[in-house]
Amino acid sequence: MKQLKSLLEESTLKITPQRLAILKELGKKGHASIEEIYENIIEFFPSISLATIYKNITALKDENIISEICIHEKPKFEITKEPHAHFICKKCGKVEDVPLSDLIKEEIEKQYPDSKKELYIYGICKACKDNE
Amino acid sequence: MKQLKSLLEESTLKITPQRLAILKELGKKGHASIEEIYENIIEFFPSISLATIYKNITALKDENIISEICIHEKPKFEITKEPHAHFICKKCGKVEDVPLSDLIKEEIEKQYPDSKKELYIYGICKACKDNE
DNA sequence: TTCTGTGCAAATCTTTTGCATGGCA
DNA sequence: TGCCATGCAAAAGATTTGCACAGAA
Repeated sequence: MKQLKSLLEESTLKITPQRLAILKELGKKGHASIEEIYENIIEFFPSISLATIYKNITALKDENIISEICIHEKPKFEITKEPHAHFICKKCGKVEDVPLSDLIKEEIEKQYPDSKKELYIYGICKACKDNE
Repeated sequence: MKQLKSLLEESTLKITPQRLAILKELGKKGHASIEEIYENIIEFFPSISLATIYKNITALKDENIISEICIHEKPKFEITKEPHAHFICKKCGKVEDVPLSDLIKEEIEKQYPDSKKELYIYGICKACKDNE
């Protein structure tokens, strides 16, 4: 919680309860869509507006405090951290962070030097595979 | 053009000028969003409706004739082909197909066996880098 | 006190749906 | 001819904007 506050302190954005609530939600869930953020926050913060969530998501992205990740359904957001890959289950939509092997990192760095990369691996997660 | 027709023939979908136009557009552009498809088609097919594009994109996806690819802006679509990665320029939005090295394929197969994967590499393309 | 952030309501944009008509097989 | 596909208009959903007020620094 204290770290979340410092994310804002290091930016040009002011610290507000709404922003802390959004960051807290993302910290807890790992990845969440606008809708998920809103629905979870409104329970303990009933006066918050959807427009505020949208505005702040944009502001936090611009400051690189959060990142947008890309799944086939809704865009989701996460607190910006070390580059890593995402595994996204095509059935249940669950998102997991994937530690990339050094091999892959090198290989891709070789093909696309000097540029940031993001990797997404779409598949069926264990839980969904077992249910088939 | 003849191949596009056969894509439909092999499916349960009927052959219509609208569907052929959509496939032709995707074949020509490689990747295009709903909006791009609509704007390009309407020039030589003024009576086509946006709703028809939406309905057909859904139908073509369901038949696996086209695939949705995932970029941070709008979803784009392409004619389904061999598994490959996409390089997406974060500045200009250009999408390029990336032939994955066997090394990477093996590596990822090892980590996530028996599941389909899609890889996206976000970076800055050469043209944009030169303009910096 | 100043200026940014919030919340409401309205506007805008995107996507979906229902239905009558048209057109492929 | 029988159905599926189309196109229109309306509905539904998602996102953005303007503005007055509230609250952080």
